[in-house]
Amino acid sequence: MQQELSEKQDRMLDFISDFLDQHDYPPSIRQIQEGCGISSTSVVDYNLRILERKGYIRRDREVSRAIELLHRGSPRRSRVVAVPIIGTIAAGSPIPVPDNQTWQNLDYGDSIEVTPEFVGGHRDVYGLRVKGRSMVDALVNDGDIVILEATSQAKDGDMVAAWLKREQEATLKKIYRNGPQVRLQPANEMMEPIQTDASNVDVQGKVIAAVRPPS
Amino acid sequence: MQQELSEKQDRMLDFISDFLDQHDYPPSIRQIQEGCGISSTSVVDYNLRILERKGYIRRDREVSRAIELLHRGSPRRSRVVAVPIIGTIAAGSPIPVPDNQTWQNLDYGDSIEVTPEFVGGHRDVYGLRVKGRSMVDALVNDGDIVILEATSQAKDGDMVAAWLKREQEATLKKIYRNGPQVRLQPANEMMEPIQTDASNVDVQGKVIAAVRPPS
DNA sequence: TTGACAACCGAACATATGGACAGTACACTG
DNA sequence: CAGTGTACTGTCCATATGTTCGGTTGTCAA
Repeated sequence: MQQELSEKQDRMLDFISDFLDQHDYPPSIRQIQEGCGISSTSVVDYNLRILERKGYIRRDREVSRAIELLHRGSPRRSRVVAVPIIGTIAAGSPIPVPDNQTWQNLDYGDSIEVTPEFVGGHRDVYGLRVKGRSMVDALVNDGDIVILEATSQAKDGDMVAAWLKREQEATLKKIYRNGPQVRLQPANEMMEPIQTDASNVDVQGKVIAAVRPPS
Repeated sequence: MQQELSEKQDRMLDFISDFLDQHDYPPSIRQIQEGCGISSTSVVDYNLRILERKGYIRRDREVSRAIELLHRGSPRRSRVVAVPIIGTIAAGSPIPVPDNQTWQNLDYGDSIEVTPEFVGGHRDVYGLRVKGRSMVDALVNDGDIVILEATSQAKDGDMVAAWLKREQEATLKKIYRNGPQVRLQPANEMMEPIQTDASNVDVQGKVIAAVRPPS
């Protein structure tokens, strides 16, 4: 199959793509006609058939505006979830904890969009900016964003964001329970694990992903 | 504004949302009618007006299927980029390197969708599954996915995927250059840094993000 | 030159689709 | 009880929109 597209077909594809960005529904044939400076709807239909044959779009016949953009290179549209970035995690300051209030306002704040695969089925997912390098290592560094699932249920070995009440300290560590004791194991094994009692530890969330914003 | 929605309105919102997932265009009024078991199109119109008044949707009058879903909690639609997962990174096996061939076939393989913020302006972004735990630590563990930008240009301190030719070893480390020498610094400082000459190191990519698929 | 063919034009056609209208049912109020 | 408002029903209509069809233009090869 020749991948070649005429200039007109390319323009149509671009127009549909742009239209889909601006509205949330596909354009009608006549809108494509106008938008691409084409003289007749039948020409639009003609080229749309070609685009369909070549696998660039899918059309539901008999249905208005039923043009679906297929691969189009690699970017395409699908559902995304806006994960609110509700604050900063730093060694000296408490970890912001999301509450009902937070989920209300998430439209206005900072957020990072991820695909549903990231959050799985989980509800309460939020992001934190990492401040300073005292706390974590490897992929998590100053300026990175970690994505957490808000839960106090963590399995042994999970990486969690924990707040140490007595020490007034936030940290990202792997958690292991020893009866009434909790061991917080740094990924960086040069640092000593923290042994403390369960009542001193508030697990604020489980780490799902870490993102280094492109520089 | 009262946020209350009748059961029917809630069902309609759900239906529109689901429809938008399955197709790439909004449903017609009659499809909403059928899908929600409503007896008349005018009832759909009636409730659609209410939903519009309450700010849940936007409609372009006189235009077919011109229903736009507004906030709807947090999920909404936007552009995503499919990052192909082109293989596995493990201590003993070479790091798969993307070539032109790879970018061609990326539709068929495994992929993970991320938002454009992830990849920045960069072109050659790909994912690798992490196999084994010998290589990396902290957020990167067996089963995780790292997202890389394909480049051999790395700044000091960048975390890179490197292939050590002599050792036949793949590794994720921070890179520092010392004239002709290269130091590969594990995030896990208990492990010794690797000192080797630049000619022995193939930098395959720079780490942008790490994802722990939800369990 | 002729025929085949892709691309295009303009108009007419068929129907998919949104919206209006005249009623009905029911709950609530004075 | 009359009066009011919300939610709904079924039907009809105007138009938004996809599709078809006869004809034109330009290119290329036999």
